[in-house]
Amino acid sequence: MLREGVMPNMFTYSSVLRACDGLLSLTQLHCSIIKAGLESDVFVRSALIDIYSKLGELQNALGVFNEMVTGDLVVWNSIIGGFAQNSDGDEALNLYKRMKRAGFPPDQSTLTSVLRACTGLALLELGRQVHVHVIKFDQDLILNNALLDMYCKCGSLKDANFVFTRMLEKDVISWSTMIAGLAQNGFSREALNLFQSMKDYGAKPNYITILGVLFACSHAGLVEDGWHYFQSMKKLFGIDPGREHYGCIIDLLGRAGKLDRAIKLIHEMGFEPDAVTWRALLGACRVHRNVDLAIFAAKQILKLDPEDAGTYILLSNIYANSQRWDEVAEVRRTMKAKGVRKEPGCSWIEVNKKIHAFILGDNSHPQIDEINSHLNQLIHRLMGLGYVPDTNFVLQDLEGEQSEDSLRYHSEKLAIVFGMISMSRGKTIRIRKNIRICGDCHIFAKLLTKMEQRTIVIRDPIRYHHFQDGVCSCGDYW
DNA sequence: GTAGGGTTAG
Repeated sequence: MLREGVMPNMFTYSSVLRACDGLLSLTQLHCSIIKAGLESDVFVRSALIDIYSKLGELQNALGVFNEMVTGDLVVWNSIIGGFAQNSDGDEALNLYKRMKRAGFPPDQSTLTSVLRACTGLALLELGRQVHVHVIKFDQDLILNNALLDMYCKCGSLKDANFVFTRMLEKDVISWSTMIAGLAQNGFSREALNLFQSMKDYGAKPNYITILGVLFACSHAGLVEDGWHYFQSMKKLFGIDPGREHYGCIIDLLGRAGKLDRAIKLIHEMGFEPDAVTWRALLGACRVHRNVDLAIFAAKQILKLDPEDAGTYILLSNIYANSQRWDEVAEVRRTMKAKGVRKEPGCSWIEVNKKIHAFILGDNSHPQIDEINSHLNQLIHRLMGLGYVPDTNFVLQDLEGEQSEDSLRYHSEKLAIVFGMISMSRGKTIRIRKNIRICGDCHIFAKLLTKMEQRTIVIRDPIRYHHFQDGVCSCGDYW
């Protein structure tokens, strides 16, 4: 077109922007757009924002957005969607507020992105408020799917079920979301029952559906069922097992203590194992106390992901426990050289529409004294009932947090106690964490739900823990 | 008559 001397217009650019596969071609196009004086066209702007976001270039996307000469609903939706999809829920929600102040009423696309932001931040109460707006757009499939996922990932399966049963139209994403949601929250049986309903209904599972099914089997210790689905997924559903399916099966075998079979499978799977594969094996080592294999798995992880602070700490704890001080020093040197530092544990809890953050070692919460004194009383009472702080960290990634005294102030304990002080007994205490829950906080939460007749839900970066009446939905494996 | 935004795993 350019060679033949035909001038592109806004129609051309908004179409061709979608085809950008790298920053270089996008930058060139963006320059031509500016030269042609077309950068203020709303179609071109939304296309630019969208493609910058899809390439992960949020600052560039925001740059285009902030040249607020012209704008419409789609331009707002592009930038909000961009942040929501790049796991920056906070910024997505800020922009959503700005959009409302600017007088644009949200539509289905806006609400879908806002729900995704709530999902990432585990903001159940805000998600519920968005749900009220969703009702205005009756039966939008994508929006309902986002709503479903929000409730699952915020740990409210009751609400998720409510939405799911009322959806007139369900696609493979609706079914997959619900199956994975049940499984992740520890309701494996229900997940597998739903998978059966899906097949009865005549819906065709895809790659992701099967992942949810295998995840459910592994978490419920259903080794035979899981192995069966894995073996026959190609024949039954026409889906070749991918690396992630192997990851679930390694988790399944490892959980059942079949570490030899898990290793054999890693060698046979026909994919290069990635960090996720080795982490599955490492998780099994932790539960089944296999130190030598854990060292091996940790080293493999660090080869593939040299920035993984948690794994360095775990490795160093293992060496320290066997008095291998040279190796402890070596791990520490490597971390220092690479500038790797473990981020401090942080827990968030939403109370009365406000989000409270608790960070290990940070005493800035206005009610911190009340929380600490309440926590000490609770620990004292729990010890009377047989609670012993779990200070065995050999196969965990705790750093400088190992003494009984500092365990006491782990962020999730503070958040739990704050929830108990500020919410009535019938309300579920819901917490999101940035790092995995430690063994001691896990026992603490279990015993507390028994002693105090409370329900606690903690979402860590990978798993969900529903504590009730002294037991956890994860079955003590995480 | 031609064009832009949203959902599932990891």
